[in-house]
Amino acid sequence: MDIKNELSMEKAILETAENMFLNKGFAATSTTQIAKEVGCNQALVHYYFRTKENLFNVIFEQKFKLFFQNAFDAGNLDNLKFTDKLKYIIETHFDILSNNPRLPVLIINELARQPHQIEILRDKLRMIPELLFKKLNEELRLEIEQGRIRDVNLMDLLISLISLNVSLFIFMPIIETVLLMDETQKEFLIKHRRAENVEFILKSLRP
Amino acid sequence: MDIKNELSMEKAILETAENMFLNKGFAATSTTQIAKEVGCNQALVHYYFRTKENLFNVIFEQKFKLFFQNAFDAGNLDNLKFTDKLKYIIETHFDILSNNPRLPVLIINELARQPHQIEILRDKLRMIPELLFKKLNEELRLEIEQGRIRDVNLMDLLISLISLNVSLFIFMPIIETVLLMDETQKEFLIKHRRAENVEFILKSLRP
DNA sequence: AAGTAATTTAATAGTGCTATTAATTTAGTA
DNA sequence: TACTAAATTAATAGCACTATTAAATTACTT
Repeated sequence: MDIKNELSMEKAILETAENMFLNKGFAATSTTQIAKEVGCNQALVHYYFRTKENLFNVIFEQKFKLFFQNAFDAGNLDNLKFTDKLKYIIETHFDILSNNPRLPVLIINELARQPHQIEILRDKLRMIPELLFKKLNEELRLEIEQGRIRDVNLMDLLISLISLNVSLFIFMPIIETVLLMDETQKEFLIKHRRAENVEFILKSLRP
Repeated sequence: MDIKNELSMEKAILETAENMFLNKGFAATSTTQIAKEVGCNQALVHYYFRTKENLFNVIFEQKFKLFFQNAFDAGNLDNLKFTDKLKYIIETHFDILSNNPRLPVLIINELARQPHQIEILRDKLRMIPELLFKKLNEELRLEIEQGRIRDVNLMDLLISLISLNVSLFIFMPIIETVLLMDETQKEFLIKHRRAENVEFILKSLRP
């Protein structure tokens, strides 16, 4: 609490709430618990954020934006050849997930709880990937024409890419328990899968 | 309710509860809501299942067993060559998921809520896949030795397989909203990804 | 048809949660 | 130092939920 008091209460509440929402989801987290964890009065949570719903949305939107902005930022890769660019995208996407391992589950659950949020999200999402998508697709078609890559849809490629990357973090709690892994082994697996996903995808794309 | 009354109340409660737990998770589902949906008194839910926790566990264990028994039953495939066997496993696994599309999210959430359940699960799981794993691994090593498949771990192959299959159903609610898909398009995508996952994996395994 | 067990309901105790209000404390300013 | 705004707390209204109990109803058996 001393540590927390050095920061502003508002931020402390935000951070604690973020952790609790990520770990236990919206329904299983109460403002009472958040306050207890922070070490402040429960009314204070409502003083700053008015409602639990609102507190959640502040966190959700912020995390969500951060996540998608970074995860699908292809950067300045114009000088790279297609497979290297793809490798970069896979690895960057993987690393973002690695820094936000619980976020996918939160997103999945929140969108199940409030389906209309998906539509809001859709509009926000449209801009970012459409540009990347168009450009990547042209390059992919060219690679295919020139026989350097087998015939494949970009959409399918992206679904596979995201699937491979995201699943590891979704299933990590299960994997580490079932296989009785310690921290070192966990880190090793993550590092290993990062490379494996790249290899798996690139090998699959060979003509 | 008339329809429900023809069955036993107990089963009606079980089925309704199953749907609600699958759709909204444990915390966001109440025995009051279940009873309202079934059309019976709320106390009846507790009469048959004593506690909400217990009701959930009954459903969870039943679903879980059913799921894993089927999903990793390689059947009598001894006469098939490795890639055909693999194809069969991918497709069977996919089909089980297709019939239980919401189950993965339920499992992920439940295991986050009660981490010790993973350990219980681990012991139950051990038997089923270990046999399959050993056998498959031998065959895979043989294929690699004989140059028909590139060098790859069975564990990595299985993680990729499960990732590709499961993710589609986890993300389906998002995909269909973002891409504005109707029922027909949804079915098409599922059918398409079923084949695509097989192709993606098999192409990747080429030496 | 009477008696017994199983099923179902009504009522409610007890708990924890969200949100609000008014009072109190703290910090900042003139 | 006195005044004002911001931050924090205490108290509580009001609600929904879980679980239990006792009463009522239905089904079953002899």
